[in-house]
Amino acid sequence: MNITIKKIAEDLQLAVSTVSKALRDSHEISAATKARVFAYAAEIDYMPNPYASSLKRGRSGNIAVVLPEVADSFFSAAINGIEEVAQAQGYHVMVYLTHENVKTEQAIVRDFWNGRVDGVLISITSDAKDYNHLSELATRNVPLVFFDRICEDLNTTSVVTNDQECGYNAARHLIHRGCKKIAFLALFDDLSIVRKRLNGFQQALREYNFDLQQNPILYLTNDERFNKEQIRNILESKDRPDGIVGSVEKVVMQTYDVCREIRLSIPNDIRIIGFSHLQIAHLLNPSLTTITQPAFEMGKMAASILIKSLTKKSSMIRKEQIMIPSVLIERDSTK
Amino acid sequence: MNITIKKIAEDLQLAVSTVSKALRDSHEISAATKARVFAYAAEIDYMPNPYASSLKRGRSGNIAVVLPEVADSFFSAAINGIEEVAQAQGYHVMVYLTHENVKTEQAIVRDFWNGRVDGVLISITSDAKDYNHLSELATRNVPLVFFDRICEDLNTTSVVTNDQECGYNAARHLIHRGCKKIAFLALFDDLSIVRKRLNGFQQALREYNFDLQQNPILYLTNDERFNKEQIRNILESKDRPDGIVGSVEKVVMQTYDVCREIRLSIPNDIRIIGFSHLQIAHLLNPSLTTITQPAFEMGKMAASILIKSLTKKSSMIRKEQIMIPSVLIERDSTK
DNA sequence: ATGAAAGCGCTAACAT
DNA sequence: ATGTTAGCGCTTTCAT
Repeated sequence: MNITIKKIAEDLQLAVSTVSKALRDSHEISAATKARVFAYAAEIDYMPNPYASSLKRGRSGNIAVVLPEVADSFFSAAINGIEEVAQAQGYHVMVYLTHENVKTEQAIVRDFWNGRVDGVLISITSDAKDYNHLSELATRNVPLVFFDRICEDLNTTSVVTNDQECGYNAARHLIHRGCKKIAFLALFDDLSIVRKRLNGFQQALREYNFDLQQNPILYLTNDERFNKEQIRNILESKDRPDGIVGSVEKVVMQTYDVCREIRLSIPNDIRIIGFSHLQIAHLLNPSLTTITQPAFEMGKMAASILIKSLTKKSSMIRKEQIMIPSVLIERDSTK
Repeated sequence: MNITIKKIAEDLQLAVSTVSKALRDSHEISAATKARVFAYAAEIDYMPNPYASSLKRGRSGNIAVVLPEVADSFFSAAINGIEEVAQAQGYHVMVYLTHENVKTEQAIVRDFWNGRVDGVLISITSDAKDYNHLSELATRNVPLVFFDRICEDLNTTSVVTNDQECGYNAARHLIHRGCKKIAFLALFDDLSIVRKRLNGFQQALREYNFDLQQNPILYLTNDERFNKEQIRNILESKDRPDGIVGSVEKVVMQTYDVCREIRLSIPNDIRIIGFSHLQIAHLLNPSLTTITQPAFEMGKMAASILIKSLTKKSSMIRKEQIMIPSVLIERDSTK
């Protein structure tokens, strides 16, 4: 026979409800009985069946983390922060990767509509027009917290960094270093996070009287070959830029690769600054000037907010943006 | 009223069992009825309650991945592979981090004793003496597959790379490059994976008539400060080594840091080769010679084996080691 | 302080 | 081909 509450009840000559309450340390149960139950449960290695409990109580103790990818130091660090908070609070973390595919994201999120997880943390794939898979979560009482790649149209909390300001700072940093023509490497054309970084970038250009038309924006994708071709084209053009702002880690690394291939010297021929969480940015050749995002903290914050909402009766989360600032760290790539 | 099978049954004037069977596409149900059920279920966005199903069927559709950390390119890539297979097969991935803490690992794994997950993939924290938390899984019919950091005493499948051979190749590579004194940077003293790499390393030393006593082994930990101090001590000693084999990624990065701090030139003063899965090893300064592990493939393989076993009646897995070879990629750090 | 009983939503053995 | 029924293991009223 399986080790269930029922077995404990029989062996101890108690009712199942008594055992159940004792195990949850209910005040209705006498200290003596609790002690007997705990001792016996430990002795026979009783472990509650999580599915029976979830079914009955209507909550699973699981939270979902939906990410575009995991081969990015930002997302790895975010998982780390999320897992730390979850583990401390007794929650379980289910990880899903969308690989920047909206259809995949929709299928994954749809699966949360029916209580498979108590809440969802997401960094969206792309600001598609159709957020139904996400907005439906609220309808079904599954709270949602965005982090980093957020969707501003939904009424929930987002944990972000100061993207616009950092885009501004990145451009200004390059301008101060003497750059006359700066390219912005975007990822897709519809991520709010990238748009904000771009806005800040362009704001700085305007302030310094740069002609926006002369400072190209490259819309890159998830396809490394395509991206490198685009980057190469622009870097081999006659009037190539002398500065680059990379809006996400992977496009920065791709730029480094292209510079090697076509023998452009960083920072002599071209200066590069990138949004990244890479711990070894200082070990690159040349060391990379970064906008270093508080990935771990953002993960922790997002998970804390989500889990806090789960312990309340009404788990709905108010619309709010929590901002944790990034820091610009100057290194040799913009010297 | 919630959207359940019961509601569908009532609305369609059918029995719940008929609906249940129809939804699972049972051959017992007529095509016409199936069509009605499917159509109506889609119309009202019916989603099965996973907990009711899990409770009844005794399986959850979840697999656990237990890792020492996620800020390591090997483990990130492994998660990627695992998630890909899981998603394709309709399984859900729960991620747990032990942070190299055995107690944490035990607590996490104990929680799997009662069916929270259908199977477990693990890269163990440390070869502690006590494997009870793991061996008990088999007793309780929760299959387990090790990958990378395995435990050889248990009767199950492990997915590994050719660690011993790579340790050998790493040492030989340095010897061929002219190194006379080579230090091995171990992680802990009880990881089979590290022991094997060390064995291969020492085998090469013996073959080339090196005195093992003269080629130090550093047992490093999870504590970055401690590690750097150890590395620094040895690199500042009178008869410092002229070659380093780093057994895991983080100790290699720590060695790079120390070399900068004390202004040792790589590869002129010291050559470095490391086990790693870092995608940007070629962008480091200097580019890092690596034993590049097939992390993604190992994750995929481990997940495939686990999930395959879950679809059989007897889910026990036979003792076996699957070996996927790593490749040594020469770069400037050993030039 | 303890017990009896209903039921969460689904599945599957067993009718019909 | 469809229906009836008995649980899976737990929580939670509602007695006692």
